[in-house]
Amino acid sequence: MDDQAGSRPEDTPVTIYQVAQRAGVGIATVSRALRGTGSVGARTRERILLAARELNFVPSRLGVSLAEGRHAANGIVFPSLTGPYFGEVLLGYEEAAAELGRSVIVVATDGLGSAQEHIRDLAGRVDGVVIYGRTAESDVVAELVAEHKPTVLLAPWADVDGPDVLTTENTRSARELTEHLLSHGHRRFTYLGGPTGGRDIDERWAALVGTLAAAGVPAPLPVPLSGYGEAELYVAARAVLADRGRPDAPDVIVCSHDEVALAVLLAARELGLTVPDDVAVTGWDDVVTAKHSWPPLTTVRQPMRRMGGMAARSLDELISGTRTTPRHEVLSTRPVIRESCGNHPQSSRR
Amino acid sequence: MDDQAGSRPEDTPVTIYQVAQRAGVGIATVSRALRGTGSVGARTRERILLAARELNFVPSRLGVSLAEGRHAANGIVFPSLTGPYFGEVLLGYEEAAAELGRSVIVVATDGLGSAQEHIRDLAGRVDGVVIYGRTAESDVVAELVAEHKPTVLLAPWADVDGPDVLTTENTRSARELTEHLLSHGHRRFTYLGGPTGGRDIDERWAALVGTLAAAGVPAPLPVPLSGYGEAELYVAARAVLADRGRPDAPDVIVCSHDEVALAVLLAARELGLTVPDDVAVTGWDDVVTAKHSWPPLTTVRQPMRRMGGMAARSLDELISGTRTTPRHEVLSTRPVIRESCGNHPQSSRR
DNA sequence: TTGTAGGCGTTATCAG
DNA sequence: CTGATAACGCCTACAA
Repeated sequence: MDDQAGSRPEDTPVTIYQVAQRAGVGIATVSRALRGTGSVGARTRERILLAARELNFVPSRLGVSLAEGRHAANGIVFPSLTGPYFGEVLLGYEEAAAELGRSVIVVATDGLGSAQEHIRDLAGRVDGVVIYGRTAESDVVAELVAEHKPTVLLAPWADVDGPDVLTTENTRSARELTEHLLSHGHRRFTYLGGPTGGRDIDERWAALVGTLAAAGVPAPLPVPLSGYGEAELYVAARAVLADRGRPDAPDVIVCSHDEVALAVLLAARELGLTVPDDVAVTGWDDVVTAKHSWPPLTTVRQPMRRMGGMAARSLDELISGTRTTPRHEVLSTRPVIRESCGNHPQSSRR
Repeated sequence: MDDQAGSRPEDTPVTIYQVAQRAGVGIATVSRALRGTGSVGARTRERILLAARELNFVPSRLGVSLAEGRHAANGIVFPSLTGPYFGEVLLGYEEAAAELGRSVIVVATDGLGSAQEHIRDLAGRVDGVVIYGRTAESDVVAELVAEHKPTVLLAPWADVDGPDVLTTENTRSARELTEHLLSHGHRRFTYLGGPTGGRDIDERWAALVGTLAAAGVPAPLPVPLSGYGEAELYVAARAVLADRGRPDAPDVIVCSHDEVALAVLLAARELGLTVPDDVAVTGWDDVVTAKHSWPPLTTVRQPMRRMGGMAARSLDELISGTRTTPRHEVLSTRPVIRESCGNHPQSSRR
């Protein structure tokens, strides 16, 4: 039922030569007929199409790519794939890439011993690469630039000139968030998850510090994390929540990411603390869980999906040569006020 | 600083020929020296290594693949990438694939017009494919089998013979979950999200029906979903929660997935209903959010990450020829009792 | 130990 | 309109 007349016991993939032979023409004509380039006689075309169908011919991607000199594939590099964050970005990327007719190769440098090597390998398989954060070392990025491999950085800055850079806004939203927290009457701030977790996080930290200083409020207490694993988060969360009796115990714990904040929420529950009455908590990202947590988490929304899509389109411009000058774009973010930051009278927002 | 002596203004990628010429040898020797196959004189080798380094030579993947007859890449097909579920599976897959020295190409058939076409294209780029659920039509799977492309199905069954099949256990866990719900005294069951949402979901439905029948409890009320979008879930959740006054209003809403259950939890909160006192709720999957929701969600844990890893390893066996007979594996699952299913006296589990 | 030459599967150029 | 044929970049018998 698959091959109509005369099963083809051969096992090797059908090549253009077999089609050509069967149709009684040269391979060039087959190529032209099949891809619609150049003109082919009507009768000839039909013979070829028929032969191709009968043989179930599928052009080898390797051959095509080699001849065309392009892969028709995009790469993307993440530090990890855990949590909902990266999935969203990847989704947006995938979607846009598919639209543009390109496949997506994913690398998560996570547990990889030789992350940089993997990135180099990736570069050899694709027409362009998107790199999240600081997953690729500067040398590697420099190499990519040197060999004119289109590159987009999803990070707040680049130490190499050449790649596109896509960032999300930190300072302004952090200030707005801080002001909101001040309006709740909070005065003793703890920042859990930084500084020194990277440029993004430090920008938020700086904005927090600045806004508090401007308001004449004591400086926040920085509490860097030892890691982002579940265990580390748990320990850190318990730690910041300890000693509630002390007079300098924080009113509010501002967290570098939602996942940190969620860990704090969980720990608070275990310790019998009420959020936001005993202590307020905020996150950053607005991952799906933020809406479902108890209490619902006040955070800052990042347009992750959109970011992935933009990255794909940016990269496409670079690859197709539509644009040759690097671009630096900042995506806006905005605070999402829910319940973990303090009590809002009769708030009825979703 | 990049190229030490004599910058190379050429723009085209360095080929093995250039290295050979520079080292004053033939390309075959370069190939042997660089990949460590066959023996090469010590001095010669050094000259070659030097030349390669100076030229910054990186073998073209296309060339290598074409010559070797393999891609060193694996594919994976998901219906979507939204939510935490697929991300976890992908993570496990990625990890294992990287370990095995293979790249991963991802396809999400989601918004794709020509999903099957994309899957075919994918197949041409990789040595083997993993397919989640029913994303690939039977014909396409049959094609893959026909052309001997190693294939692993992440689904409860296959209508085509040949591929490996990796499943997770449904019936037993569904029965255990149901029995637990019965032990809470629940008698009026609603099943939200099925049946007819696919084999997995229907298996759970069947187990629910069977267990209730065996206990002499009225049959559950099936409430299929019109879709998995946020909007559809919201509407459905409100609907099942309406009419709390009616005598046949459900004691417990058993949901096909966590995401459905979480929507119900949200809706209940909006309606001022208390879970589990007014109505109990359960999910399936144990996504990360389940632990953070309010109340924490009783569900069934699926080993998503492990599933991805197993798929990668299974596929590798098929590709490498270590194993030639198809394999059918069922991963076990287990209920995770938290608080949304009913009140547990002094339960202090995490 | 080393080099030559054929092959992998297409595309595209250039004469017929 | 069509058919040889030269790339494309590498690997690997085979010969020297």
